[in-house]
Amino acid sequence: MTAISTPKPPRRTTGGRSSAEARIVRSIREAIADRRLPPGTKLTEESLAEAFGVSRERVRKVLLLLSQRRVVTLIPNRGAFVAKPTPEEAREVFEARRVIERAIMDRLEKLPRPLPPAMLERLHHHGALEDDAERAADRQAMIRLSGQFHLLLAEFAGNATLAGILADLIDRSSLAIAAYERRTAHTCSAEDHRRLIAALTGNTPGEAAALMADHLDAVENQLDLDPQPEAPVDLKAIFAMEEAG
Amino acid sequence: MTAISTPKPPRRTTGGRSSAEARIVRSIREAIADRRLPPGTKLTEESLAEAFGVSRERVRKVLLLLSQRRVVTLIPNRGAFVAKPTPEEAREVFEARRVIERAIMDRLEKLPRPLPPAMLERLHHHGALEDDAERAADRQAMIRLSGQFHLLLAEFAGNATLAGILADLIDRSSLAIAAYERRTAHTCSAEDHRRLIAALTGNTPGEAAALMADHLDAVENQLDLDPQPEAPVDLKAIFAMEEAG
DNA sequence: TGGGTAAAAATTGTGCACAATAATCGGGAC
DNA sequence: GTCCCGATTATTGTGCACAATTTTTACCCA
Repeated sequence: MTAISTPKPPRRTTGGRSSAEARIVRSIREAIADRRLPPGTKLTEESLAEAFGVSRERVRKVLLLLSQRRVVTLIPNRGAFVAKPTPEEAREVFEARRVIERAIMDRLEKLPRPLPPAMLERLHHHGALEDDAERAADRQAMIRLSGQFHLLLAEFAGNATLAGILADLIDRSSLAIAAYERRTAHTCSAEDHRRLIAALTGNTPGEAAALMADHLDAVENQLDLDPQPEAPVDLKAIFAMEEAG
Repeated sequence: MTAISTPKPPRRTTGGRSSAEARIVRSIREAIADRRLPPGTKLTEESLAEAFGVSRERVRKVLLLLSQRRVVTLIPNRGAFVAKPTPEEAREVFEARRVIERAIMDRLEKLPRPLPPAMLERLHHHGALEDDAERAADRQAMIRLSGQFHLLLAEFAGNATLAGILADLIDRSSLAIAAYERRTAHTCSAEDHRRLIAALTGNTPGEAAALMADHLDAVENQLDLDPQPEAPVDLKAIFAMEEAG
């Protein structure tokens, strides 16, 4: 008899994952968030295995996990690549973020004032870190801190499920930004975050939520999500004038 | 040199997954959604491998994927179990659904009226199916159709990312319902869905969104999410009166 | 020189065997 | 009879070898 049975319910231990894979997943996610791994980068199993000092099987598992988060694209028999969201997907991701972060801000604004000291302390500490990074013009740190700021707010909102969903969306935002960021100078989000912190610590209903909406719009508007050329360009046409000239 | 390089960008083919695993994942998800697999059920690799006629490796991969969707719990060296959300997680899932489906309803209400015929047709067709299932008292079909209804609306809203997130949340809702549903008779959601369809096809701003909010509240309120006993009961105390009697 | 084909190399995919761990069974002591 | 402990069985985890596929290289011919 091979039927699926239920001999005993699982004891609810830590839902934790073994540390080895988790470490690698985190490491790659951070590298992607920091844009050290740009979209389209080939992730060869063997290379990763050596880089992390683990077996190839381990790496395969990690890549499968990352592909579920849409942060890595798995192409059968071709391998794993850092995902490059389409413009449409990028728009969807930002819309999803607006939806979820709007809800997070609503929850935060409903918290009794003043906010708990621990929360205030962490907010201001984070603000200080962002200021430091801005002064030092440490672009990498600023990117990393920017993502962490949004996750911090999600954590304060007290819904781990929403926070988890947002974490994935933030990673994908990073990829979208890396793929479609305009070359032009872009307003740094540190200022937006400062205003958000001020609005949250104060008590002006609706302001924080509005600021967050504007902030996300601003980030998305810094991208060039117009229909890419993508289609093979007609080289002949492009160089025709040179020949003719 | 083992550095990670980018020899060629991946040609954007179908992001599709091989069919074998996808089929099994779908099959198990459906079984869970239909409550044929109740929370806590042990999913032995060997049994599943035989059931689906594939190798155990294939099954392991599938279980890993399902665990990422929080629909299966993987306990190291103990195996895979159909997930049983905690009451807190259940609440979080429903809150996340409220957030996302609220956004979906907002989008749907912004669509120009009348709605496209194809959309209307599918809505009414689905309504008919739910009616049939209700008349036939086919509980399994009703459960399945109920989930599909919400996914249908998500699809109409035109954001595949949000729809994908919602799909996962619906699966987890199913698990929450299976785990915490009250024994008492519960109002069937078919009526709620009928009203939703009516509100969507009509043009009464805000009504559909409000109905959806009420609907999700109603479903969650049918659950008993109070602090479970869970802690080992004191059997001695429980049976003391019998002994004394 | 350029294109096309075939061999070679590199990379991914998969089954298998065995190790590691946990669950079960059975026996002995009290 | 029951509790505890060791042996047996069952189940999961992992490395390895090889198959399948793709990519690169080499070569020939027009």
